[in-house]
Amino acid sequence: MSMTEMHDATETAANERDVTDLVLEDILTGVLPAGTWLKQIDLEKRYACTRPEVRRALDRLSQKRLVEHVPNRGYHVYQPDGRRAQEVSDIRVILETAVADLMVERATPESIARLRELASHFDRMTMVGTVLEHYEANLAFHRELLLLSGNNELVDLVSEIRQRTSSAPVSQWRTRARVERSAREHHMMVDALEARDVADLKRLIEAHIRQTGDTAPAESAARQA
Amino acid sequence: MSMTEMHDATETAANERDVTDLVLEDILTGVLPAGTWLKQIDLEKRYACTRPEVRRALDRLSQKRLVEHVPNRGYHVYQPDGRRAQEVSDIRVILETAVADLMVERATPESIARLRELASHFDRMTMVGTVLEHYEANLAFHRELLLLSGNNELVDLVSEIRQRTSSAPVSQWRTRARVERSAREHHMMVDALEARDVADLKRLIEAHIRQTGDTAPAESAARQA
DNA sequence: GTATCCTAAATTGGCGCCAATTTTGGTAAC
DNA sequence: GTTACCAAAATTGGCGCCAATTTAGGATAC
Repeated sequence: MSMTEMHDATETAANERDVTDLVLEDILTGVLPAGTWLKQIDLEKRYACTRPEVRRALDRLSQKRLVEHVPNRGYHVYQPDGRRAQEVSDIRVILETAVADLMVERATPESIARLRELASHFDRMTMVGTVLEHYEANLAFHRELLLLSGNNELVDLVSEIRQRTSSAPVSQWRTRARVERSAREHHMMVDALEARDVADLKRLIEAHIRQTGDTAPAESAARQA
Repeated sequence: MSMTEMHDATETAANERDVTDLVLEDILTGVLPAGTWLKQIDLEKRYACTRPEVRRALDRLSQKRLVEHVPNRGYHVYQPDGRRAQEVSDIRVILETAVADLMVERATPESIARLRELASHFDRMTMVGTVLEHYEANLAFHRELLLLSGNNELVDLVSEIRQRTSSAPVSQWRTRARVERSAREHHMMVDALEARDVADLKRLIEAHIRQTGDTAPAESAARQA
């Protein structure tokens, strides 16, 4: 394969969103809320596809435990499970803080600039983007950050498990303040990276994942009042 | 549902090994080696099932990246990838050592006794078991240990990712000595747990996952000679 | 109003079939 | 021996169909 061919192949793959992706998107954006009965014949119409395609998509999503399959009764979107969400957050904290030293060690001026750009892109999507664009801007930032770990399996794994629970856009950001804090935290992470401050990066990553408010004392005081 | 009905339903689910499990078992035990072309019509015969069942199994396994799907050419078992294996091991070390303190904290005499029993069961399977039984005895030990973390998502996740690479039985234990060391390490982990020695447990878990030999100085010296 | 029953409609599950594509093996040419 | 070609055989992919199961709505009884 020449570079041109690689480029074309990449574009083809990137442009092909199959039914699984489409259903997933609608679940994550709240169009298909928790509990929704995903009738196969409805999905055929909705996504203008065939029954086998619908079935494959649903089976895949059920394997990821985003939807539940009940024999002879079909599939429905799983209800949020607070315990699972907590456990997934815990896992993410473990994984993402564990590689903070690698990220700092491997950061280059180019990667830092790239992350700054992605953090700014998130800011912009906060203002003018759709729910999905906003969500994807967040994913893009975090993926780029995690790629600095050099562990591709870990990058993919985190990407996978984030989809399992309340990190999805419909539930992740409940307030405007929370969104804004997330945006600030992105920039602060890049600052920590640039300063090669591993401890600060770890602290920021954990706070970010847990969405705790201990990074802004003034806001913390306001909440207690 | 009454208790009787629940009991029956549980039994039914436990006894049902679908084609996905059967294919997976044959891949992990080396019956279907890396590179094997998994022809749908062959699998139908091999597992006495229908084409749609085969297809579902293959799609699931391809989603797990155990088999690769090439359009119009079918599915084949992935070749081992040393880099992926290393990355998965790194992830496992991160996760499993991170919860060592929780395991120690939550260990009860009953759970320790249970782990001892499972470690002994592994010993026995080393002597008299099939490759699969041996493999499953190992999984059972590690699952029980990880359950002490209290994080079910983590238990399931580790179980999942272990299937992705060379932790599978055909490649995990290359020598008799390695197997025996693994067996000893199981018991030593239980010892550390009982002694509530978090540092020791972490060290053992890491050595065990990486299959390094630094737990037995005499053997280490012999290898350097 | 609630509970029960029944039936038609809706939906799921899975099979058979066959067109499209690839592989295999034989033959011919060099 | 290698390469190219071709046809038959093998395999994949996906569609239509319909039996099995569930749901929804109406009627009846209390």
